[in-house]
Amino acid sequence: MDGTRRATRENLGFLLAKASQHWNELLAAGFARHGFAEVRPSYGSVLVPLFEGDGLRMGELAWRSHVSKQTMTTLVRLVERDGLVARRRDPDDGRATRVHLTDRAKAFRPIAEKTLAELDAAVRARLGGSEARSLHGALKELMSL
Amino acid sequence: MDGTRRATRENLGFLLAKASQHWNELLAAGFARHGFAEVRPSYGSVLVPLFEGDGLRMGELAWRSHVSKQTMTTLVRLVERDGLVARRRDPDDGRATRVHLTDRAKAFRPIAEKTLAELDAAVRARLGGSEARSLHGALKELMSL
DNA sequence: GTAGATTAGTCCGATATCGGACTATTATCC
DNA sequence: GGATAATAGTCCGATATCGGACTAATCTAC
Repeated sequence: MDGTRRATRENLGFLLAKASQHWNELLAAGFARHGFAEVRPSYGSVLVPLFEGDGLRMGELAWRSHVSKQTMTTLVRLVERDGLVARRRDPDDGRATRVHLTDRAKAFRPIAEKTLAELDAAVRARLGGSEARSLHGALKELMSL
Repeated sequence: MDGTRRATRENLGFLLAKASQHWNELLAAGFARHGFAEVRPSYGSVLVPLFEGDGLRMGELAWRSHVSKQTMTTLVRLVERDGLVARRRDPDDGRATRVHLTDRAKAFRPIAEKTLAELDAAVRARLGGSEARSLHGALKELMSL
């Protein structure tokens, strides 16, 4: 029967994975087009919280972006390698590290917002505002399964 | 403004990534509950095509599952390690490798279908059939951006 | 004020995925 | 039938992510 085949071959899991991949490719291409080819989509987990408050700690960044501390360690290393942040030891707590934006990252901020807005506009152009909102809602519902 | 904040912090990309992650966790938990804890969600890329035609080649598997040949090489190694497939050299083409299901994999097939059906049912119970179909459609639309 | 608990961050190893470069084999074409 | 092209698969290194175990520093309670 077709039902079973569709359940395995056009699986919701498959669609979610591919859509996520595709989104990230579009985002990276957008950043590159605007002169920030070194910025990977995942860097958002570091940069976005810092745009709202520079100098946060590793653990705080991980918590705000809903990733593990291990992931944040790896990620900050890459973002630092690419010159967008710098780490400094916290003077008040010898265990902690504070992460600071560089000028390059500050220059990137409007580009990030613009690229995101462009992508959102493209999605709305394709799906329509109502279906786009309903997609949003459906994804959040899935998370509570 | 709130619009910008939502665009960056409750990003569609973020939701897609997290929903995909969550789906895979649910799937792995389901397999484990039914006695196949060793089966990872990604193994579907190997097993599903083989359920429809055992003994396919690496490249054919990669093509059918829309992953790269490199990914398939890695994946088949893991699936073989876990005892679900065996590789044999193709007698008609010395470059090619054919992948065959083991008895354990054949025993897993109905479990896979059952678990997938359970998950689909849970999604429909949460979203309703119409919103579930529209989610499906919206994700496919995204892929053509 | 020191012993024990907690916290911050990293190291290690695993899964999952890709692009580029490579090797081995087969096919093609004069 | 031998040079060249194409194909099958793997190796290497990269990104992205996690859990468990570890180290170093701080806090807590006596």
